[in-house]
Amino acid sequence: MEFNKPRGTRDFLFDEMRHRNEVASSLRNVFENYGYQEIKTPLFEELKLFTTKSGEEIIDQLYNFTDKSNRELALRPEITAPVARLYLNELQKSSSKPIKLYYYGSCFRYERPQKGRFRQFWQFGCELIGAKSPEGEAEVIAMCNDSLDKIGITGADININHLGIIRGLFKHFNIDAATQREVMVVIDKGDKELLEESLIGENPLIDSEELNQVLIKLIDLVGDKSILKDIEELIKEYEEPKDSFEELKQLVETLNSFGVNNYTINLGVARGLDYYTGIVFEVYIPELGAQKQVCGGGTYSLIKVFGGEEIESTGFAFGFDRLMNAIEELTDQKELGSHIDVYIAPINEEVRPKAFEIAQLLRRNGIACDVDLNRKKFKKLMNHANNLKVEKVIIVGPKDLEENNVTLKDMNSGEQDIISIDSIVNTLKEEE
RNA sequence: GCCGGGGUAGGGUAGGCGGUCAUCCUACGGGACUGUGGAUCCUGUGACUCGGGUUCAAAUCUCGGCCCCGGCCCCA
Repeated sequence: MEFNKPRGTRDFLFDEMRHRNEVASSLRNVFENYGYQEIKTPLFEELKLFTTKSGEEIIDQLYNFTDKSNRELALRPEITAPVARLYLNELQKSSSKPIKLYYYGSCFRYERPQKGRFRQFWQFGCELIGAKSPEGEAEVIAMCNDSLDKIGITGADININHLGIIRGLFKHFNIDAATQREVMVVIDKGDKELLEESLIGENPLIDSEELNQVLIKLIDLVGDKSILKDIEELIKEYEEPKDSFEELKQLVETLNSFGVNNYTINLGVARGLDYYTGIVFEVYIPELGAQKQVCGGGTYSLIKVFGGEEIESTGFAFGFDRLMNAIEELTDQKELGSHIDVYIAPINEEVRPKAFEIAQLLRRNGIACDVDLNRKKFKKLMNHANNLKVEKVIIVGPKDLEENNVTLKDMNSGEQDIISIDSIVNTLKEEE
């Protein structure tokens, strides 16, 4: 009988896990450097947590099930909603604001797998709860930027938008909610021709010629902070978008103070969801093709959606697997050395107990080592050590042992020294 | 959900107009070689994705499932 892993899942072997752990650890360093603390939430939650956030339709893309007590549950498809729940359950009344937390864990979506998209995938993200925009937003974006830097990704595009600007325009022109959503969906696709077709083609979604023209010009404005004045010019006639525009302007100024300059202002970033209230941002890595988005986030009022007190939250999440793809695509992977420092090879049966003693001596002193567990012939042990790419081998043989010595062999140069057992630890540590 | 390309030992492959024992490389085990690895030689284990159909005969042709790869839709 043969077993296969479920569709859309992966096994990770030694080297890949080492790479992934290395990247995760870099991200942890950056996040903790910004004062964030790690949390963990359950892999499954009540189904309604996710349907409340995103609507009943997402059940199609959830792994949901009924447990033996008839509870409606679902594997988490993302971690923002669980974090909001955790905040309401545990932190709302007890923690002084702002709260900075981060998470790293896997999520599950029932979707068609393809490049950079799996049914089990990992998200590494953060939430800043209860900080005043735009400084909170600026710091979050700065941390995102530093994270990419730290893991060696250059050339990523950070795209920033403030949804309030377009929403303000909608309000000014009295556009109903359904139409707004339709237009946002088209905007989110980032297809300029499609947008023009939808707005000024045969059957315009919006019946205001004036708004259509403004929208098309706005979406076309993509660039650095110099485009702010063009945006201002376009919307100067209207009262409703002004506050949001001011916030965007302040964000840009604050980003400057945080030392972040390599971003793009792009009013085409929509992120669809109704609960986003302020800025939104996405990070793209063009080399990744169809699944180029590696990060998404923004400011939202999800907690209010869940029945908590109104509070400003800003967060983002990296698609961890896509980051790994990007690293593979954009950087030279450095060769991984052996996973152990030393291999201990006993020459015959009699000295094997001594080899175990030496192994434990090294391990207790923080030196990672392996020792023969298979009673193999000495020659095979050397072969094995070579396959492990280990740099040093300690040869334990009766002749040396008479003087309480062992032979330390350097596998790269082939040189070997006879050293006393008492000096092994120090000798190995010096050579680190 | 839709479109295209695929699936042969652990990994990588040849074969593919149906017809000897299914090829080679690598990895793995043992040996040549009883205190010294990477080389060489010998040797062993190990595969046609699954199911139905056509046929005297299917890895090969055909239909369907499963899975993988790329794209569309979607993407909280």
